[in-house]
Amino acid sequence: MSMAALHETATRNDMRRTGALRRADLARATGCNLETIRYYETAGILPTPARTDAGHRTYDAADVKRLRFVLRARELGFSLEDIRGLLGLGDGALRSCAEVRDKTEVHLADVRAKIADLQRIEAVLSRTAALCSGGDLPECPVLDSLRH
Amino acid sequence: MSMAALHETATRNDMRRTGALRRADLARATGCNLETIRYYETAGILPTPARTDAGHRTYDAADVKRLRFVLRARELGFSLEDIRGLLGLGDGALRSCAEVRDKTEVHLADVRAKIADLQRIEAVLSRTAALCSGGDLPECPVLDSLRH
DNA sequence: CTTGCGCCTGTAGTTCCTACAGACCGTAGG
DNA sequence: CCTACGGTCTGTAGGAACTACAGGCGCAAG
Repeated sequence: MSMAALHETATRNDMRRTGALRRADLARATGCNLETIRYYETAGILPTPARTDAGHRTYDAADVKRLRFVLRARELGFSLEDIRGLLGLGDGALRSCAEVRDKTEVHLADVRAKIADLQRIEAVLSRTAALCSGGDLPECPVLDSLRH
Repeated sequence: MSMAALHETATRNDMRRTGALRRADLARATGCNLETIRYYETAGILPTPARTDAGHRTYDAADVKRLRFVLRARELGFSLEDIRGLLGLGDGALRSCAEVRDKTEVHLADVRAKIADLQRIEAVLSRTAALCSGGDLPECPVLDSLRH
């Protein structure tokens, strides 16, 4: 981190010249909520960004990729804890390729279990939907089956 | 609801005689956390239960089924709002079979989208896991691809 | 030079739980 | 009959993962 300080004089100029992104740019590029970016920084999901002289955070294309990955993983039900593990950001970071593969395989098992659950639900929903007459009456096989 | 009051004299006796379940019984039967049951009651997910003279909540087999359904739906990422909709508990409850079918089909689309997302992630995870050498070195194709 | 936009910080609110504290109750043991 | 203890009750606080807002600063254009 202190090594990065060598580059900080480069951020003194207006960042638009250097192609750096502001927080709002990163938000737009990823579809992430503006505030969530700051939250992810405090949560250790995104690295502490370089700042302009004015104290504004600056990001680059690598941050865009990383954040996209995070958002996708979140949508699919991974916790921030999980994601920290996957990104190897924690202080007790991953060391060997074998460790990473093991972690990945645990997640893989989670994902497959979720897919299986969803497919069961899909079957139930489509079956019950198919039973519906589509009539205007309050009688309905779906409700009946849920309520009893 | 006031109709149910006709039956309340029946709950005056010890519920064990009537086969009714206590809150802890319902929790055990469904795997639900004890406190969550009370939370679901205030959240309008579970109906207001009958009480014994001592004020203890009583449940039956229908409550077990309903709660199991709720828990399964939660695991699969449906919000309580969604579930309220599916159960038709809201004050502006579902009226016709056609409405129910429409709601069901919206959920079905959600489920299918989630399955598709998970399958994409599954592919990514299994592909990257397969690239791992399993060696003890900190070099790893998974981390490399995530970090850049 | 002043208006306004974007960024900064800290903090409060939302959803969905989960856990605790303090009181009450009712059954089993002595 | 009385006590002990396990289970229930209520209200409330805490946690995860955001999301939104308020008050302030700074830059850049009109």
